[in-house]
Amino acid sequence: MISHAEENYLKAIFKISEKEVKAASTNAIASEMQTTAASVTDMLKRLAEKNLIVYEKYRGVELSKEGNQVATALIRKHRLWEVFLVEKLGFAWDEVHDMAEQLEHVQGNDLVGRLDTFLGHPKFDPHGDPIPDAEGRWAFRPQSLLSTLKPGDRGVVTGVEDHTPTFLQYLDQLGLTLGAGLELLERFPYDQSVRIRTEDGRELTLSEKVGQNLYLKV
Amino acid sequence: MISHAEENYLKAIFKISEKEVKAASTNAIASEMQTTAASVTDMLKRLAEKNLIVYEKYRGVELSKEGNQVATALIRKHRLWEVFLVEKLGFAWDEVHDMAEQLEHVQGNDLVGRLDTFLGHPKFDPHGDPIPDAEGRWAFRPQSLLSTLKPGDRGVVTGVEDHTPTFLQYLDQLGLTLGAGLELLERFPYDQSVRIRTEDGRELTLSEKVGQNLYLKV
DNA sequence: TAATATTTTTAGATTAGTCTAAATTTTTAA
DNA sequence: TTAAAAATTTAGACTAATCTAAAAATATTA
Repeated sequence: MISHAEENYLKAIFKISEKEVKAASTNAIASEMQTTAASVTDMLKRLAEKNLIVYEKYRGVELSKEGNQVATALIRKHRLWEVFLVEKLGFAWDEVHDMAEQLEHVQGNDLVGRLDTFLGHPKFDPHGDPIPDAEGRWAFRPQSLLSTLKPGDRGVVTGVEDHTPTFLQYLDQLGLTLGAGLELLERFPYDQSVRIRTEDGRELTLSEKVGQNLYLKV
Repeated sequence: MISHAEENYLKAIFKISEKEVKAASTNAIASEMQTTAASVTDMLKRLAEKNLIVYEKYRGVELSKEGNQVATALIRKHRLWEVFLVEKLGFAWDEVHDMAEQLEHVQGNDLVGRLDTFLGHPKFDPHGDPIPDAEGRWAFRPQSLLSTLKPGDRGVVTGVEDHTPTFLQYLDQLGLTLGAGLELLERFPYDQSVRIRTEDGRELTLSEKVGQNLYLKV
């Protein structure tokens, strides 16, 4: 039996391992989980005991094969529930994270499978993040950060790096939601801000920070 | 903040209070919650501390106004999620209880309201139990146990008293699901079993036990 | 109404998950 | 390459929720 707390740690380790090449450190996990290093060490012992992670004192951790499966299944559930909340219940993309965080822990015989079918087997969640299939396979979609585009490049918004409500609401305000098209007009070397034209003809200036958190298919 | 465990106790007390006139006893709660009397006493102290129940040592408990609201909201959520699981995800009525038991604890700004709207404001759940509205008002539907019908009476199945999967699956097998019509042909005084005719013309013999667990609108 | 049975509460322990503070190990850099 | 800094672990404690066994209160009945 894997507790909710244990599941959340596995997901945190998965997230860190996605970005870092090396094993996930105690501090990185503590920061991701908003807790203390001491609590993390305690939990790592439990997870290692259950063979969900490979843990060597002072050396950080990696997910075991089984731990990886648990984390992947959780992310699958989380993202499917997000699709449900947005597509079926009409929530905005900045409102669904906390609810999905709870819904992902609900257990039931084939609940995920039926939810997936009900939603039409979506491949991406409302933020553009890929949803692994029942076998844990990830869909791939080539995309680039806005900050890597050159003047003249056109693209369609496909995802975000920053998932905070503030950023998502700002994008809503700018009309830069998933599927929105744009053309990069000019990049200002002084602060790396960019000028873009939206598909409905508006011209906008976006900061470097926005550029580093918005993904596009070019 | 009310914990999941506390919520479950409030629901248990609500259930008992529905049937009993007197205050809910420690033992009755222990039995409903599948735990020990000692654990119940501990929890009753916590709930009384939070003013969710009115508790006098050795005298049993009743829900306070606030406790009643919490319990009613929980039952509303539980039953709405059951409708979702059956109507939208295609689960059978005997499969949804445990999942709804988890889903009812999910918190979210207007999650219940949106779910209710999405489902079309259902008044009854898949077992025929009423779903309180957002203000905690209960729909009333006049119904009688099969065991109270007389020969010649006709009725439509509207609910069950026993919610166990075995009983629900047995009813499926007999074709006596919600909405099924029947006529009581004869009652055998020896064991209070009854002979009925279904709307599609089949004749069935049902035990006293079935009679005491099946509700009909006559 | 007094003895017995039943119910309820208390006492003391346990577990998961968390914390702070202290000790230890690893890393960094003078 | 050793001293200081940073990261990690250990030690000890806390809380919520649970348990068993014993004590106390209430209910039953002879």
